[in-house]
Amino acid sequence: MDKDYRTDKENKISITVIRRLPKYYRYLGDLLDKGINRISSQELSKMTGFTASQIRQDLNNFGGFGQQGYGYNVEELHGELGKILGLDSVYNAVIVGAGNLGQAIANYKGFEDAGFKVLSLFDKNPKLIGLRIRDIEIRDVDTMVDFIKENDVEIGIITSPRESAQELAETYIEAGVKGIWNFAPTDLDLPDDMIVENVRLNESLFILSYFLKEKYNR
Amino acid sequence: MDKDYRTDKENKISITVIRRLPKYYRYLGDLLDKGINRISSQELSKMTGFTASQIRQDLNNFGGFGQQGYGYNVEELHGELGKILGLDSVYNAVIVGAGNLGQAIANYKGFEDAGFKVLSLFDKNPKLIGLRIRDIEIRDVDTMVDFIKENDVEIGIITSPRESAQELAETYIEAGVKGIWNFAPTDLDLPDDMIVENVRLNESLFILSYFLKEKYNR
DNA sequence: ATCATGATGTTATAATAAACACAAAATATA
DNA sequence: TATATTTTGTGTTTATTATAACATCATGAT
Ligand SMILES: NC(=O)c1ccc[n+]([C@@H]2O[C@H](COP(=O)([O-])OP(=O)(O)OC[C@H]3O[C@@H](n4cnc5c(N)ncnc54)[C@H](O)[C@@H]3O)[C@@H](O)[C@H]2O)c1
Ligand SMILES: NC(=O)c1ccc[n+]([C@@H]2O[C@H](COP(=O)([O-])OP(=O)(O)OC[C@H]3O[C@@H](n4cnc5c(N)ncnc54)[C@H](O)[C@@H]3O)[C@@H](O)[C@H]2O)c1
Repeated sequence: MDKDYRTDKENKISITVIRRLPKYYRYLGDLLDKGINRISSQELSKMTGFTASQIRQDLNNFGGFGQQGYGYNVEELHGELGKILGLDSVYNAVIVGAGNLGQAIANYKGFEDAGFKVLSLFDKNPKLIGLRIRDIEIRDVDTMVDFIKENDVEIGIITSPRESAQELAETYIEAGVKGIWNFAPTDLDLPDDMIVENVRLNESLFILSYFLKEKYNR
Repeated sequence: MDKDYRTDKENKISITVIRRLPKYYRYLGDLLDKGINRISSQELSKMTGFTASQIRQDLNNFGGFGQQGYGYNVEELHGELGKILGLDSVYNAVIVGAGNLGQAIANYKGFEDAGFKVLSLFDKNPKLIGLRIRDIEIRDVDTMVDFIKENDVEIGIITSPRESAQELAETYIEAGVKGIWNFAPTDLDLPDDMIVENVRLNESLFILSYFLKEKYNR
């Protein structure tokens, strides 16, 4: 019997593949900017450092975007990857914790350009409430659930201290957020099907430190 | 013949293992705070989500820290992991690009607590030069090389726009920095033996977006 | 002191991911 | 139009990573 039946699980594309996609997307964007509209896996390999074979295999998880003897059309592939990454639609987001990092993210125009619109910041510090970062208002965290429900907010960003992160994540879920982008250095304990992406700045710095120690401090 | 001869390369611990170490370290720190001083790989497994087998295997890359029939001494293991990660010594760092992210990092006390001391920020914008974030001064980027040489700066942090990141990385190397922590969304083209750790905020958000699309937007 | 238990360190096995290799198909060329 | 060249898509092989198994030994109860 042929393997014509696949469960969802078997079908799932591995996270290692998915984490390479944004890099492909970035390089294709660069090529697009340069007006280059044809690229081979071999050339992409030189640019990205991945093997040509791996690039082809990765892309073929999502469909045959290339043409034998020709390569890939940059604009088309860029567009397809954008769709795969969900960058073809606009997401509403909010940030809880309007401190250093929360304000930095709110101030960053790059996310808006990519379709992620920060509608509001939330904080519990009365001194911050009412202030604006660009045109984004900082509101009382007590009004957050209502705001999320009223404004179709899909992404909740956590830039609060570690101690309040779990509670705020649960608040996000209660409010109906679909995904959480967490900057607090803790593992959120949430339903398995909840989409959470963690940013681990401390761990990243520790990795750098590990290699410094390994190289210089033996 | 026994495999008693190993090249450096064979000896090297894989990056997948290394990236788990900070998480172990964090959980052990939490246990320490709670006054728990004994832990088994099984209990660590429950906490971290990694299998007990993997935890034991990971740790044994660096030495036999546990005791059969007992488990691991939390304080000892935490200390050992700290040493492995280079957190037992203090590193001097500087930041180039005193914008949103650069200032946020400079303001963050957590890094100092972990032994990473930000000595200065650098920028090319005259309006920023002379300002202070906490007690950290923003200086003219033209004075950066001298400052690094005079102050034993080992870590260079890049929070400048993408366009200037490559040039600034080269400046860091010229000045003698040992490792670069890069927040600009580009791949730095540097000597192979240079230690670089990238923080890819855009890519992280795109991954979140991917899973949102996969789950809701089929 | 003895012995059952618990938990490590380490080897063996399984699963996953990456690299290789090449037929097939399209392109470019003459 | 015929043909040499290019380059994909994909089956196969190899390498890497994770899990399971287990022999060994310290612990703690009796
Ligand atoms: N800034 C960095 O460079 C950095 C680096 C690594 C990790 N982090 C992590 O990112 C998170 C944010 O860091 P930061 O430097 O922006 O901190 P910050 O202290 O500047 O900001 C935290 C904000 O959260 C608010 N807050 C606290 N509890 C709240 C609650 N229950 N509801 C709503 N708001 C609340 C505070 O009022 C404050 O404004 C922290 O978890 C920190 O550990 C930051
Ligand atoms: N802020 C975010 O949330 C965020 C998210 C994703 C990526 N990033 C990346 O992080 C980097 C910093 O982002 P940001 O929001 O802090 O930007 P920003 O514009 O607030 O700050 C950049 C700073 O770099 C300075 N600068 C520019 N060229 C310089 C040079 N040659 N020498 C010295 N200083 C120079 C500018 O004067 C400015 O102060 C960017 O590469 C950005 O793409 C930021």
